[in-house]
Amino acid sequence: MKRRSTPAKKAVIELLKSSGTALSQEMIEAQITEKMDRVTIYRVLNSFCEDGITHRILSDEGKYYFALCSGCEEDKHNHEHFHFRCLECQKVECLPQPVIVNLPEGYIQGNTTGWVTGYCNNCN
Amino acid sequence: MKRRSTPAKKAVIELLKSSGTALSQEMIEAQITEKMDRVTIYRVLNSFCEDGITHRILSDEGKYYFALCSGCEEDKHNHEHFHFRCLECQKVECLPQPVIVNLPEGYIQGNTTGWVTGYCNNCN
DNA sequence: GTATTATTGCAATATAATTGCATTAGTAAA
DNA sequence: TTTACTAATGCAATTATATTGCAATAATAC
Ligand SMILES: [Mn+2]
Ligand SMILES: [Mn+2]
Ligand SMILES: [Zn+2]
Ligand SMILES: [Zn+2]
Repeated sequence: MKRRSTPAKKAVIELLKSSGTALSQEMIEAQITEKMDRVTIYRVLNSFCEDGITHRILSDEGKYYFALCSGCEEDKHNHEHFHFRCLECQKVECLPQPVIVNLPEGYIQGNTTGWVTGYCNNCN
Repeated sequence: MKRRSTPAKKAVIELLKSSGTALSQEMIEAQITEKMDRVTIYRVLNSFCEDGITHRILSDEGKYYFALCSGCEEDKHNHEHFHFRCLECQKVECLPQPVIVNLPEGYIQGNTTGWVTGYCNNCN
């Protein structure tokens, strides 16, 4: 027995699915109806990341956002796309565009991350 | 009288110049000879950012790095380039390549940031 | 139903950075 | 040179996010 199905996990997954955006612990705590501790939210989210169900990105304001993986295969993940954060409604979302960069001669590339802030179509 | 010239400021600027890389408070504290408080380093660095002498970027490990501005004009700054962090020697540097991204229809673009980790030419 | 152990809640801790406040020390004016 | 003004500093305390320890709870296999 590895992972167990719990009300907390179901509620968090549902919220992520219905929002269609990336959410921080803070946002989840504010929006979720299921009663659960702050720490439980973090632990649930981190377990999802370990299981490859979500990915986690640190925003330029210093908070982690969690988004459902899409287009990731079991053992071949790809989260190297840009993330957008709306300065008005605070919405964070994964953008389809991959982050591509060219390193100087002799460098070996590991991971890449990219952020864009601005105003979404609703807040524009 | 606005800003004053102090030993702390001179020492930090010198270190940034001689290193040629972006440095965190922690790195500066470890390398600087001038005796100064941790908080002073943060305050000096933040004042440099306010004055447009340096720019500050939050890395994917959650620490701020400070780099001298180059190619910035008095009132026209541009720090939207990729930043590289070496997983071996911890060096962080500004890359010349600008971060370019296309937002969906109706979105307004604000700032962009980009990070790449990997191994530098020395650690490769 | 029972045993096993993953999950949870709550308090405590970790990590990075900022703030409050009294003291020190640049700088411009006298 | 001396004085007045206030920017800069040191140290302690605080803020902001996230993680860890541990006892209690509850999901799941048998
Ligand atoms: Mn994924
Ligand atoms: Mn600049
Ligand atoms: Zn918006
Ligand atoms: Zn290196």
